[in-house]
Amino acid sequence: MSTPGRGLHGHVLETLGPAIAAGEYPPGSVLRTDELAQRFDVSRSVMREAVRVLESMHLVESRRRVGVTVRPKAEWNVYDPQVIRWRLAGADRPQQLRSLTVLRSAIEPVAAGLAAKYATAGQCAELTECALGMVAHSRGHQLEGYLIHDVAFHRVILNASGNEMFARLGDVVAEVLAGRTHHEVMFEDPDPAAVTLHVQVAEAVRAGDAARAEHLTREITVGALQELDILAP
Amino acid sequence: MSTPGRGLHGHVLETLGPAIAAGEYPPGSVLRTDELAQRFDVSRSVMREAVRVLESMHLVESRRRVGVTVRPKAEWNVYDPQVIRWRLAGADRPQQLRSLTVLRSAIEPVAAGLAAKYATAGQCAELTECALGMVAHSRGHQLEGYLIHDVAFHRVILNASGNEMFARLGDVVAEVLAGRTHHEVMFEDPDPAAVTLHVQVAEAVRAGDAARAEHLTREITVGALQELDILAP
DNA sequence: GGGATCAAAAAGTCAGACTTATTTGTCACA
DNA sequence: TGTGACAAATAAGTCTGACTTTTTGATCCC
Repeated sequence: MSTPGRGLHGHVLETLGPAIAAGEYPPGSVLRTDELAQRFDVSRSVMREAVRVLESMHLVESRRRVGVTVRPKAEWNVYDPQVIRWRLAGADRPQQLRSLTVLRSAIEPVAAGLAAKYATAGQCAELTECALGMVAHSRGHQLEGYLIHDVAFHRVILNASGNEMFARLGDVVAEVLAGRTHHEVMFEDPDPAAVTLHVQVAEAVRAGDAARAEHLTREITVGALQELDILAP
Repeated sequence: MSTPGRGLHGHVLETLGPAIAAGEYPPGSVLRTDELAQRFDVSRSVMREAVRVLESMHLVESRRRVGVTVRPKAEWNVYDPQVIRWRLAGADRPQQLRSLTVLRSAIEPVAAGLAAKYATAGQCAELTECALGMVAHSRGHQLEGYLIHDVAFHRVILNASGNEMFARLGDVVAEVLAGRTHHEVMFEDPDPAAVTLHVQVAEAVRAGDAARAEHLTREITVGALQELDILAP
């Protein structure tokens, strides 16, 4: 799924990144490059490259005579896919999942509306295929098969929106949906109403009915919010 | 505004990054670390650090025996603030501005709805203050003063939403609004209707009327879309 | 023609010496 | 006593050169 840490530098990142993302080093903590290099048993050049990457994600700040200081979470590049993965892998998982679900609830309806305008015939066909796949796997504990088609469905919508920034959220949505199936409680078959909504969205997009596609998708995302007990007064 | 390239490594990035983001090196182009180091007159270590950062942004991919290859735009980390700045600074500016405006149209209404629920008294006061500032600078070619309050207004909304990912879009929105005032055609005073809408949003948030805040903000963003001739069949 | 083998190329890694900026502490002077 | 300048310590920043490893592509043999 994610890029396996290529090279020593990548290995260091995959250890240090999640640790910082999980809040193991409180904001303001100071690390020293030399000490880290020793701890990970790599040369300073390798460690410096890793620090540079963490710095580009705004997780840390490197200053002369001071060291490498951890930045407060509010300054992190929280849209960096790697940061998202690291946070999902650690103690910050619940909050990250909530943030992402709220983000989905904003993006996906608009994306569906745009998809209704701009989707190609091929994309409409894909969408219908995905929806049918979801229906086919919606009963009898075929959760994995259902997930695959669910992810594909939302990916097609985001891509068909024609907006490059929406399209890049495909991986994030995939991660959220996979998380819901794998980590969270998900013993029962998916909600039949949700399945129906997906079929209807596919149909609305095919028909070019932007308002209807947007509205139906909003209902889907409201369901996702309710699953996490977001909403309420 | 942005971080001025600290160190040699930062200087290299500020030259190479924009060049790649502007599409000067077509996808698949191969660069060699040693050659780049010579070109920028820095050591290989410095160049390697720069390449690592570009790689973490998914702008390039470094492979042994091959070199540093430029990735297709569809794979870039388009939410990285630095990438956004680089794209806004170059030939990709129009498309980047459109993408961001569409993104705003999805995010901000939802953020405003959440702000109506979660904004503190202080944030409501700030919001009203910003709206009044916009009114005060809405006539007589006080574009700079208007911009400052406009940016502040949208920042408060995003922060008050309580969603960390929305909050991080403050800088992006600021960049879009500033671009509209400085680069695009903006000789006349702002649309009075837009000013009124901002005041009404502030009032709706203060009153805790989420649906109204969301709807009014949607009208604002529709206006932004129309300015760029987005919409239409 | 196809598969194994070998050589070249470029990134990856390391070690060590040196430079530079920044902080902190000290000391003299007002 | 407070304040300013100056000096020392510290950790990042930079450079260089040698070496390793992976991958590719060409060659050679069957």
